[in-house]
Amino acid sequence: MADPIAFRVMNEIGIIDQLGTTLFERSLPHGLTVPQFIVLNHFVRLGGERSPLELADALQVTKATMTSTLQRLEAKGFIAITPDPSDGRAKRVAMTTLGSKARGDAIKAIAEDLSALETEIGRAEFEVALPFLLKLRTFFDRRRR
Amino acid sequence: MADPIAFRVMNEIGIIDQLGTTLFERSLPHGLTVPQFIVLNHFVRLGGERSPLELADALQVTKATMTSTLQRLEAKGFIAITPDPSDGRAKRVAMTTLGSKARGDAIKAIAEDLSALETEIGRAEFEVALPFLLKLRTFFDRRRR
DNA sequence: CTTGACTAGTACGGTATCTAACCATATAGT
DNA sequence: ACTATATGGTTAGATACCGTACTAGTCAAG
Repeated sequence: MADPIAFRVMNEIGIIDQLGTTLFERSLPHGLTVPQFIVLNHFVRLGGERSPLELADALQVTKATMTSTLQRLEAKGFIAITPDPSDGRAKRVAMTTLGSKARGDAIKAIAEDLSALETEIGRAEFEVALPFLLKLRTFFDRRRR
Repeated sequence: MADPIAFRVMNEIGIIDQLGTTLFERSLPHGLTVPQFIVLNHFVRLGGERSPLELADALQVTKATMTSTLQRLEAKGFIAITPDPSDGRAKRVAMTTLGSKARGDAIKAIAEDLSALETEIGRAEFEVALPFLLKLRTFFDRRRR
């Protein structure tokens, strides 16, 4: 008996994530990992400062996971973490100039991979798929508790 | 400047994989993880015996990763690993009766999640998305080297 | 045969991820 | 004000994953 369609889709998504992450990670400079790059990219796109918790929510990982990723980025000098003056529990995270540069390098490095992807699969197919993926993400996000 | 469409798609795929894996793992019985379940499921669907390397290739992970997952499944008594009589380097992996039962329990446990998914998103959408995902997977698989 | 290259599997080090447990600070209810 | 609860963040313990390096067994070229 074949697996149900939803199962097969989830299976493919898992494999694609795995293979894609590995491929991108090989291209990334400065020893950046994909999650680390995504944090830097988030700062470039939205600017300003964020708390670790805000980042965790935006990037859909737990705050514990974010702690770990931020520590590694800070060790590389790509972000600066300071105490939040208005809340003794909280912290503020900002990207450094070095981090901004690293993100720029990373973008250049993965640009070929991404354009190869778009060329081979076809931009239109991505456009069609995206709304479906957003629906899927929303489903899981609601059940995340 | 917005992220390119291929990047956004890969990003969503990563998040969906993350959230979906976590959700399914909460439902799985016997302390099974998703990768462990996938191995058991593979045996049920295709039967017989497999070498660790065959499993690694079929499930798109490295053989080192497969070693680890198989060791955990063996510790739970869900698979049996024996030396390959015709090749001193190789091993044969087979599912045990206990493993088959565990897989059955797991199928029941995640059935609700899967049917909720199909109901909410719509079966047709999955059917449409699957070919796209297979193309994507093929792309990354070819570049895996 | 013997040697050199390849193949199957394992071990290790590192990152990411989760859950659960834990501080420290903040806030609300009485 | 005090106390109970909630919130931001870290730590610890698991599993999964990769890449690299290693062992052991196979096989082909000479």
